Amino acid sequence: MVKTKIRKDILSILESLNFKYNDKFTVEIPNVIEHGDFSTNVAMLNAKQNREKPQILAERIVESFRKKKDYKSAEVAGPGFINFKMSNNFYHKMLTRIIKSGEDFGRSPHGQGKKVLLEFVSANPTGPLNVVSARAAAYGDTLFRIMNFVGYHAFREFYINDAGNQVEILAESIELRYRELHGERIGEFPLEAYHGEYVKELANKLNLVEGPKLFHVSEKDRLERMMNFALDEINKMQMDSLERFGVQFENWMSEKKLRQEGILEEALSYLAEAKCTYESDDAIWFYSSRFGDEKDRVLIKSDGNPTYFVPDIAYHLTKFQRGFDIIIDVLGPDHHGYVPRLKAAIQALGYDVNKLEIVYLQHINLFESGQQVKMSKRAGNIITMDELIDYVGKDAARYFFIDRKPNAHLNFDLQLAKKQSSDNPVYYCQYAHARINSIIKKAKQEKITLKDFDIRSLKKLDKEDELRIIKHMLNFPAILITIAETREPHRLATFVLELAGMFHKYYAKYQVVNPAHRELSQTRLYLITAIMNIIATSLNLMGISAPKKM
RNA sequence: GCGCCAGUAGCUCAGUUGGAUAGAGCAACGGAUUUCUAAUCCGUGGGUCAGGGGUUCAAAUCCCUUCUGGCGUACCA
Repeated sequence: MVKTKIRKDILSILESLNFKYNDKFTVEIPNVIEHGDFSTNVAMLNAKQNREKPQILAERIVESFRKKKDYKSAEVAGPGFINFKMSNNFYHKMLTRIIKSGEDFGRSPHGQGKKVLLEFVSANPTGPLNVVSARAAAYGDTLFRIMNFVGYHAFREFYINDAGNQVEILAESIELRYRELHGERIGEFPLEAYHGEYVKELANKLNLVEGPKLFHVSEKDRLERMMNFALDEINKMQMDSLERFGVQFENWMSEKKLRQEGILEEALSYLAEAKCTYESDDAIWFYSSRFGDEKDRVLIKSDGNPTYFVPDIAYHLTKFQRGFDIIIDVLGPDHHGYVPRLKAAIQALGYDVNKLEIVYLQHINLFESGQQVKMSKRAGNIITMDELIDYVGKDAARYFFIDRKPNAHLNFDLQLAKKQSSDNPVYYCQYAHARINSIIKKAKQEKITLKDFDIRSLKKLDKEDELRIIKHMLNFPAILITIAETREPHRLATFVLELAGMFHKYYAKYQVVNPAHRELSQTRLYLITAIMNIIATSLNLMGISAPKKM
């Protein structure tokens, strides 16, 4: 926000001085306070083409800046940096903008309404959601919220793999449990079948509806009935878990439906038309190696069935047909081997592969008291998303999943997430919000409000601590844009934690409400109201509640 | 073997896409409550940014290479 202003000012000065320049220079916030509020390397990058030393060039630019009103100072430093300090008045002016925007501060049209498809979670419909899905849910949903906040038009989609091998195994697993219920001895439960308790519960539930009726229909009908029942129930179960986590989807895309609507055939025929398929060893292959994949891939197996790859191509075909500008797939790390062939298929279909972006979320390790919680599907001790929410709460879970950048492994400390103290960053942020509310309440009791506030009083906000907080808040809009562009919502967690920290320190050092100094009280109230709004907005964007009382 | 991701303080992680002297929190130690919420604050110590080379005014950041860890490399999904 401020950076763009400074940038504009620099450009207009370069024009008026008749300098040759390119606009590749940057405006930065130096990490040493002595270097001012902002700095630019413009003189260093453009010295050569003006045949001047960077310092000289910088000096000329600085002269023009000294006449400008929003700047307290402009100085040449080191090898040719220009360091700026903005005037207090300027910061006060910006603060009034934050207050005026309220919880809309940071909202922007930056994304220009570009249509974005965010596909995430897309867990197999064969059991309850686990913690990996929880990470994907928190990540995808937060990115969704932020992208929409900065002007994109984003959609959330969940792809249900409700066809193929695994759902057949699911049906068979149900059947075994169903038989068991009716007193049959099923012997050892097959290794590849689904072992979880939920399978028994589903069989039980089905039995309540159908009783022994299913023994009297054909095996095909029975399995189909069981499959549909299980898919329905599990889908509902997953939806409920996501709902509890504050995550909804605009669309649930079913693989079965894609198959019924003939999209698989459509995709295959396009590939054939493009002469990108061939037959060999009784199978039909895709020339993916022509598009950068390391080898060709089978589309139709020699037994006549499509590989899992085909519905995936078909699904992505629909993504492109629906006209999205940006298509984001959020995947687990075990999928990166298959992305080259998917991208190959998109190219073969004649679409712009650059519109497809893959975000890989790395694995999660759960820790309890310093010990890693071992999970294995075989042993059936997978921690589900519901258990996690029950254990640490929605807010903490979401925060911890968002807190780390997507392509890094995540160590989740269960004990810390549960802890209600300053060690726990979630509470630290929420507490700052609650504290401010409490101060506002106190102020009201003392008849101090912002109703009759005169912004000329803002000149009383002259403490370095106060100006630093305003500076930090002014970064907020740019950070949201960076998040949307880099697809890295963890930056918001870092930002809000810092802001909360600044507030807690401020609180300890200065008294906000003091009836003896009405004007000063109002002024500080004004400042912390801005802080509160931004914390609230940040927490909302992360799907975390912003309590008024704790 | 090949490919992808990661390696920053004892631990968990940031680092504004190449900027000036690399930052937080936790853990350790010492302090603060007649005060708007102590779920808070103040202070102290802690680094060969995995190693080496290169690119340039400038590298934790970009390129090459070695090492370590995770994952992938099916006519499975």
